[in-house]
Amino acid sequence: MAATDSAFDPTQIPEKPTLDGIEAVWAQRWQDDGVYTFNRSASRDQVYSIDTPPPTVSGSLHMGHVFSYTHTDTIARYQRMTGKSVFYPMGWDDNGLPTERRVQNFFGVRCDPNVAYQPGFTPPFRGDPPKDHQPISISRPNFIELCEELTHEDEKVFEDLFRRLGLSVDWDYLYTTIEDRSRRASQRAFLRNLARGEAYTQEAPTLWDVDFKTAVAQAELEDRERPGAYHNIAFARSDGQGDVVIDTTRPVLLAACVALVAHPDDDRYKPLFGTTVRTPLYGVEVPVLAHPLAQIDKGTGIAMICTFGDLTDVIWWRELNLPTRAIIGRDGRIIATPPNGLESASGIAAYEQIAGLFINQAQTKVVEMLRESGAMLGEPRAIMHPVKFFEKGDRPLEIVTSRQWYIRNGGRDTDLRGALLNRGENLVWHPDHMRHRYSNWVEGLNGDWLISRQRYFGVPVPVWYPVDADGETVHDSPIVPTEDMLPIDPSTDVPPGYNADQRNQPNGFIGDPDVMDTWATSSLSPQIAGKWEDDADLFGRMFPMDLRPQGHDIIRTWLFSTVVRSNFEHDSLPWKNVALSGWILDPDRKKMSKSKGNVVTPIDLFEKFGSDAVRYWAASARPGIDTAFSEDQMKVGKKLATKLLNATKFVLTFPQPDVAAKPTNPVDLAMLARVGETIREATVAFDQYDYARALERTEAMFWWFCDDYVELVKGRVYNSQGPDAAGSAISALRLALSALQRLLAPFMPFTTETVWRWWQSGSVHTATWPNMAELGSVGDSSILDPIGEILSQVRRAKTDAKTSQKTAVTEAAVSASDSVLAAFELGRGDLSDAGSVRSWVTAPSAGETTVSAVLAPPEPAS
RNA sequence: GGGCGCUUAGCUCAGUUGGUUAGAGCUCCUCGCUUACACCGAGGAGGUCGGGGGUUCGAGUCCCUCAGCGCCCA
Repeated sequence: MAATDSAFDPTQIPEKPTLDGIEAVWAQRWQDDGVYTFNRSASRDQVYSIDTPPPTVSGSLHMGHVFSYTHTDTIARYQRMTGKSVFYPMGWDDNGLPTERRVQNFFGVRCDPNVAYQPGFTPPFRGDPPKDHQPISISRPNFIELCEELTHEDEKVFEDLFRRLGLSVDWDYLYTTIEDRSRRASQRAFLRNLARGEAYTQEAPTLWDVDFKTAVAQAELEDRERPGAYHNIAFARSDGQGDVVIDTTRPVLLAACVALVAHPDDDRYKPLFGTTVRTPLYGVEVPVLAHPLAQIDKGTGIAMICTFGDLTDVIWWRELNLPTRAIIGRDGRIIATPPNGLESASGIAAYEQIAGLFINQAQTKVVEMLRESGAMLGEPRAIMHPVKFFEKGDRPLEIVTSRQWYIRNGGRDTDLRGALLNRGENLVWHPDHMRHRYSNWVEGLNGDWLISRQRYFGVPVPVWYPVDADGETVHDSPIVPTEDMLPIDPSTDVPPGYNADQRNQPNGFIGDPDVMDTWATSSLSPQIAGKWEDDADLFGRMFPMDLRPQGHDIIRTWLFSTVVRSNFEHDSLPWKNVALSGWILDPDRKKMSKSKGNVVTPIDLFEKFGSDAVRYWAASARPGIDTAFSEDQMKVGKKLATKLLNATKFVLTFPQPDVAAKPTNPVDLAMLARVGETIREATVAFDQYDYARALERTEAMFWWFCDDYVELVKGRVYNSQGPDAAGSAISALRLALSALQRLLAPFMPFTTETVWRWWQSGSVHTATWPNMAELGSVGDSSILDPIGEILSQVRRAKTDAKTSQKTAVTEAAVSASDSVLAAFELGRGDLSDAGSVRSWVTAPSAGETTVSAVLAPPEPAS
């Protein structure tokens, strides 16, 4: 064993057992002994594999992590004890925006794919660049190197915390999402999608974040209620027969108007269909059209179609074959030059008023001009309405036209959608009702998965494009690397058949500037963790995986995208089971959040209560249920751990009398029957992924064992009824204790390991999960309740008399049914000991069991 | 607007196919230092199971409906 803990001898039962400091001791010992090492010679049916969620390393670990990772760990430990070789890797997600920001701020650098790679680059700062520092542009490979340097420190902290929590991870299979192997897997999967036609590039209107200056995917959207206002705006009919009044919340887009639209059944506007009107201010002639998506009861019932105000505009634009008049640029400003079709001198003059302004400045200006022109009727009417935001963004999304990469996900293809829905049906969901979230999402998809991002840090889209003789990029025929070249960075690597000096030259090549969405990489976590093509033998032993544990908030992203990738690449589900964990709530039932300053750090709680107590709190929560943070529950957990320590110490005080000694006393056999029942219940619960139920059943059994059974037989093990009677109890106690320690091992790995090593060899965590057969033949547990009831009544008599429980009873009269009296006779000796009863009188009775006890006078104080 | 979940003791929650007087822990009260444990033990108090209706010999459990809370999606 490690030399670090000479004061700690696990084979000796201390005089005063303690839980202090056991986490560090056992974490080290487990690592040294390889207790959680995955046995990669095991065949697939002997393996239990877990697709662990890789936490984002740019943040810090909080109680939500402790909560959900504990749930998974209890399952992993159970499976290991049933004899499975458990593949339980850990990953760090250092891909994506949060890491990008941290690297920028820490080193004072900025990623720029146009910059050449600099070997041995030294960043200007390592922490706290001055406020006025202008970031230095560096290449993407350099940026990735800095990322790996920065996250390494955080990863150590994360690993220490997870070890201290007692996660039975095999750390030899650690991965990060930005490392070479992950980038290789991500690019390989993409190229295969491309080769099979599952990935494609397209120029199309796309939701765009003007701050991040990137396209975002449907899965990253959220609606937020925002104040807005309806404006009534009059369009003059081209035939001079008056005005058409529309309602809009975005008059700023008037210059982008390409048509008006009303519902085909709307009698008010039927006569106008096919005619034209002129936009106010700009004087552009636009048609009045019919489309069923126009809402009769919204505003005036007729709307302007702009390119593009919202997703409905995109549908109208596509289905009605309308021209494009984009006015919003990727920087969130009005484009400098007026759109096509805006040609009149007065229109151009009006446009110049807003060109270059930010959107909300332009909106103010347009409203002002409309007022002056008289085209705006009445005052704006304030409303609250849902507006689409990037989930990490601060300003409403705009829609701009850009070239992007997509992976098919059923959003535009009924057959594929059906296949993916079917995959969801075939997954086993824990809890089951979470499956609806999946089908809801897939059924609501309205487009393919946009995977390209106009960011600089991440896994690059691994393609180049030819540049033709005129210097134009040929997007239709991307140049792809061979798989043995991966990972590549098209901003620094040169495609096959070209020279470096042909970059960005006519008849040369150009690298795709974009990176892939972080989900495009994390959707491959089973392939990355299992080393896929890099170690096909390993991959074959763990895929498809047994379990994906994750939060229910990322069903639409991580879960769904993983199913999509696996469906294409392996024509299978990526896992058999998915377990969704709930949220941690404040004691006042609000979701815990940093901003409210109510986050408790895990390490403080580990120190205060011990890791096992914190795990107990986590494991007490039903799968998938949002749970209040509760230090009270941790106190209970600590109490349980302490009890296990002391109960074990007590039982081991009495050596096994004889190797062949077996329980013979009916009370002992009845207790073992209960233990057997608990083993059965806990096993069934674990097989159903209900760790909380397994804990609850085990815990109830353990407290009954301590408070009732041990108290009942304590006199007998002290030899009050002779060595044979004592031997029965002692062997029963040891059988039960062995089973109970193992039943608790998934929940309290540190405490159970401590007490197990006092008397057993090897780790409890590689011991065999208890089974009924090991208990031998057991008795009839129905005698226990009557015996317990009689003891309880004796105790109550003493409590009522406000006297010590050790007060002797000179005579106890039991009046009960024949069956209760029969049970009483079996437990009579033990009851005499436990209740200090000197003599018993029994009387058959048809009614309830009653015991009347005559107490001896209290002993005079000596 | 559609979907899903929740509502049981002061608090946090169990209650699996409908089956006697609805359970646990915490909290509270009373008592007890009894040689495994005072980081303990014994005992007690506390509930019209969200409202209403129905099925049934029997409903916390099944059905309908209403209300409140929460989440997902549009």
